[in-house]
Amino acid sequence: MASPLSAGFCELVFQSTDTPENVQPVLQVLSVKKINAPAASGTDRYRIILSDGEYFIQSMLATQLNNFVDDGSLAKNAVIKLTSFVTNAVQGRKLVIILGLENQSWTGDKIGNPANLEQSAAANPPAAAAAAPPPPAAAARAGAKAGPPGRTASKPGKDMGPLYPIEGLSPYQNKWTIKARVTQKSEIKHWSNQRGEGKLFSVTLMDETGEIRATGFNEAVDNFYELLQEGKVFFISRARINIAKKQFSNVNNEYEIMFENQSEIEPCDDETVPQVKYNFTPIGELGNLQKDELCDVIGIVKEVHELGSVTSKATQKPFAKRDIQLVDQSGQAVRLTLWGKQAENFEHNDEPVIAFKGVKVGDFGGRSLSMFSSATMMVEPQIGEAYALRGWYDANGRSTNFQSYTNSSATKGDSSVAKPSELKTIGQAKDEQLGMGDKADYFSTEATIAFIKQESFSYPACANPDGCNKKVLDNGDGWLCEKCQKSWPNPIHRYILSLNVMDYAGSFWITAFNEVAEQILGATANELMAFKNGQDVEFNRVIQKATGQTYTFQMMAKQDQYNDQIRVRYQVRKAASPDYAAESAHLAQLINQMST
DNA sequence: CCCCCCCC
Repeated sequence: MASPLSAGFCELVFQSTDTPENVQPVLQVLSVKKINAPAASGTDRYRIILSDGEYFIQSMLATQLNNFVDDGSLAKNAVIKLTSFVTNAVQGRKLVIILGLENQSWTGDKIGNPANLEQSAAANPPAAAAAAPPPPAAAARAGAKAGPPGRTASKPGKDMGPLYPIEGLSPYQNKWTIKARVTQKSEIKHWSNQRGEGKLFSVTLMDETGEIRATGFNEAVDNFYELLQEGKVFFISRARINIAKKQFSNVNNEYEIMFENQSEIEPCDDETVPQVKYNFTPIGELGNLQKDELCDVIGIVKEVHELGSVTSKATQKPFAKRDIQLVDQSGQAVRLTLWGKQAENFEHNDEPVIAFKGVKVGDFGGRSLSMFSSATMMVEPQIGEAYALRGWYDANGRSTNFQSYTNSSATKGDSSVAKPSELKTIGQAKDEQLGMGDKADYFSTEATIAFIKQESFSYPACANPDGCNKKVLDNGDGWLCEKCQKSWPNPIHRYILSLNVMDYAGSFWITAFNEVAEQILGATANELMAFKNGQDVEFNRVIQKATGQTYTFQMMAKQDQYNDQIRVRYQVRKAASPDYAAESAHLAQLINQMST
């Protein structure tokens, strides 16, 4: 049987400096391997070995095509047609980056006995320079329709090196050009610290293969800040590529670009470079996201609040701040906070549609949103979601009574119960070092009481009915409160209860103060104190009844110093019965997401 | 070489 594969394709790739054009080769998958370094977003990346029946060659799957792996159509022995791809050279090795493919419904085994082209080439180097056009035979066999390769980006008289896909950039290459759209541009930021001072800006660049952040310092600000316009496409070359510090950005790339004095940036008229892609979360579904997660949101700006200012607790610096309210078809409203210049310059009081990319989810008052430095906003974007939203708002939306996250607790049940998606295991709380920072961290965990400390579970507090609650001392003449300067015949005991709680994988000690401890034990500290002093049976009954109970705990983690040791203290702020129905629904939803 | 993303 004749091979269905495009014999000669691997040789064609190997011998061409640029991506062969007008070729849609049919190739067989020899292996699919998940790479150890996933993209910054956590997206998996796959390396795929492709065979043309004679040779095989390495390829990478553009992450937006991962669904072909997930649904099983890109598996060992599958035969695919590459409908779109680019090639590049990494340290002399050729790599195909797959941008589009069609499965060819092949059900057979491995075709032919393909050899490693790199090894063959090393043993038998081609006589012609790599820049030579491919042999006609190879091109023809690979299915080339017409035309020379030739995709070197150049302007008159200046060679800028081969055109690279963003996904193919790495610190090991220095001669490259990308053609990319600026999807985000920061303000110019000035800094000053012990290492010096200066100014900088950054942009997010995007092409059909991926995105990358680029930063320019000092002179590069003067040279390029005005030139690089948000939304425009540019040729960019002769810049440095560094390892990205991913903790500071949500841009999906291992690397980032640093503009230098000799960097070349040229505007480009080609509008085929893709626009920003959004993955909108409806406002009504923000509750399904974790606090601090980044998301895309589109909404009608229903309210614009006054410009305000806050002083950062961390830096003591003032920040301009403005809240706006967004609504959408879900009937839900959410507050979004703008900062700095974006807050000062926001003047859209005519209920526009705005699309936000990369805004941070907060949990203040249920759910809130905050602009992140790398977040972008597009007023009246020319996209389907915006037209739909506008149509709905003009027809019905304007007269809708929107549910607000901030006062949703009265209508949406007990807000003290954490949403299933927000729960952390005890192990996660420790792994994430919650409470180890300067500020307290808040989280919710579902855990079972394993042990209740029975010594010193309470302290004698001031009996003043105004709720002084300060510790009092028995001076033989009554219990003296130093704050109230009053003596009481008896104190009121208040709990400081230590509980050891555990979930399936871990445990920790937590502290419950009076109200929560009363709820957990079903007795006041005064009652328990009385039991302890007389009827041990009752005391044990209270303790045993509470032990083994499972709660959703709202926790605060905060570090303090104790005997010169820094330690994290976990305090229970609220305890509630777990909402097993909601948790099951959440799990079912996660399962559905996996299988679609 | 920044890297803070804040407040209530």
